[in-house]
Formats: sequence, structure tokens, C-alpha cells
Amino acid sequence: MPELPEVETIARGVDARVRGDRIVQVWFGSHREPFKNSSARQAKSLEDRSILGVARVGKHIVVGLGSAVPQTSSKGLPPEGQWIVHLGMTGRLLVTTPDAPVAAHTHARLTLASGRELRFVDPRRFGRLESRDLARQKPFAAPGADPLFVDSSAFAALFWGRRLSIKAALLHQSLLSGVGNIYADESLFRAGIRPRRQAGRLSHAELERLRQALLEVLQHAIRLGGSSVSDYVDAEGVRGFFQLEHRVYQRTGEPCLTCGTPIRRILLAGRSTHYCLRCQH
DNA sequence: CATTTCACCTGGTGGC
DNA sequence: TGCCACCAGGTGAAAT
Repeated sequence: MPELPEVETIARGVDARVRGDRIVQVWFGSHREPFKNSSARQAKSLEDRSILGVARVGKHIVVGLGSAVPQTSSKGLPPEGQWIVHLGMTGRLLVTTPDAPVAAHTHARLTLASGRELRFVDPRRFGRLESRDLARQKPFAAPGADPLFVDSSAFAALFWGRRLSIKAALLHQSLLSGVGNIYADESLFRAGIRPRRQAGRLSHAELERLRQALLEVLQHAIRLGGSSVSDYVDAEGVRGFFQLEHRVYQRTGEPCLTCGTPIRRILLAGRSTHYCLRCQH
């Protein structure tokens, strides 16, 4: 469900609430999905660790873990481990009080020394949980460039020679990490580019317009706490507001806000794709 | 290798 | 009210 702005919002919210806290107990509900490495091993690598910080990497949330020593002496030290959370389509990462009702499809509950709980809830179970021991494994890295930080020549180079559609290319996480269906459609509309255009045939000027549009739409969405299309909420259970700013996404048949032409919906790369025939070329 | 399709899940919605 | 088809923010394996 969540794309870059939603994941960023959640990561910031969780970071503000659990940084410096300590994991004292771990409960995992299901022993099949969503564990990338075994739930027993993950529980062991989380228990009695301090939380150094929480950050977004692509669409993933990375929790930096330190040793259990008092936080004053672990301050500033590099993390010894990581807990990596991918929210899939319907995942939520919530910081709650221990007595808060446990939602259906809660797969993980981490009890913290402060008394709060960090909970992972995911009805569709497309999300993934992974732990890494940094003494033996590399820290998690996004496979592609971050759309908030990529510069214009690196951005253009991502698409050079590619025959797939620009929409499919935007969704390809090993090119750009963080763009999903909403922000692909919204950035293409704002850049005036049709989603079916071949990525490798866009001019440098068009690609630069696209990079700018994408950057602006992502930053705007982050400021509004993300898009709440159905069930997305941040770490406190609060909905975002960027869905009110959508110009094409899920506005099929409604008039384009620029020219009044009904917004079209097509299927592209297996995903619903929305655009304005008149404003996008 | 690049690109496309499909399976993986549950739940909400709207038509009949 | 029930049943059913269709749709949903993502990804990665399998097919092409």
C-alpha cells in the first residue's frame, strides 16, 4: 500500500516515539509469512536490543539496533543489527500502549522498556520482516536511486535505451526505489507525459520535467502525511491528506482539473493507470 | 538480459 | 440479505 511518502511518514513517526527505547520482549503471531528469515531467529536478534533510530530506505523501514547497554554509552555507536520492515500493500507499523486493542492480522508485537508497543499489522500479508546481524551481513540498501535525492543526469541515465513504458519504468524499484502506482500517475500528469510513452524515447527536457514533478509531488505528499486511499495510517493511526490532492489517480471519468476532459483509465504493467489525454503527450 | 505476466492474500464495494 | 465479480498503495518468480 504505502509508497515513499507514506513510508517516510511512518518511519519519522516511529522514530520520534521509539528512538532510544529498548526492546524487552518480542511476540510473533504467525509462523509462516511474513518472515524473510525465521521468526525464532528474528525474535532472538531483536530481544534486549536498544533502538538507535528508524529510517526509510526506498519503501522499506529500517530500525537500527544497538546492544542492550544503557543508551548513554551506546550513543553515537554504529548499529549492530537492523530490523527491516516492508509494508507490502496493507501493512501498518504502529506505536501503541500495551492495553490498546490488538487489531486483526497483527503479526508482531514488540514490547519496549518504556511500556509502549511497536506493532506490525498486515491483513493481506504481502509485507515482509527481516533481521540482519551487521557483524555478518551488509546493511540493507535500496536497489535503486532515491527519487528525493537523485540528480538530473543520474535520473535521465536510468531510462536511457529502455523499451518499457515510462510508467512501468517508474514502478521498477531497481531503477528508482520508492515510487508506486499513485505517485507514478500523479507525477506523469504533472509533467504532461503519457504513461505509455517508451522510457528510452523521452527527451532530456521531458525527463527533467518528470524528475521535478516527481520530487515536488513526493515532497508535497510527505508534508501532508501521505495519501490515505483506504486503510493507510501513520504510526499513531492518523490518516494522511494527500489523497485530496490527487489529480488523476482514481479519478476515472471525472473532469481533468486543468482542461475538463474526462480522466482515462487503462491497464499498464498490470496496474490501473490514470491520465488526461489532452494534458499529457 | 530485458520485459511482461501472474500468483500471492484479505477485504471492501457495487451490481444483480 | 446473499452471492459474485472486480478492485486495491507491492513484489518477485516464472514465462516470454
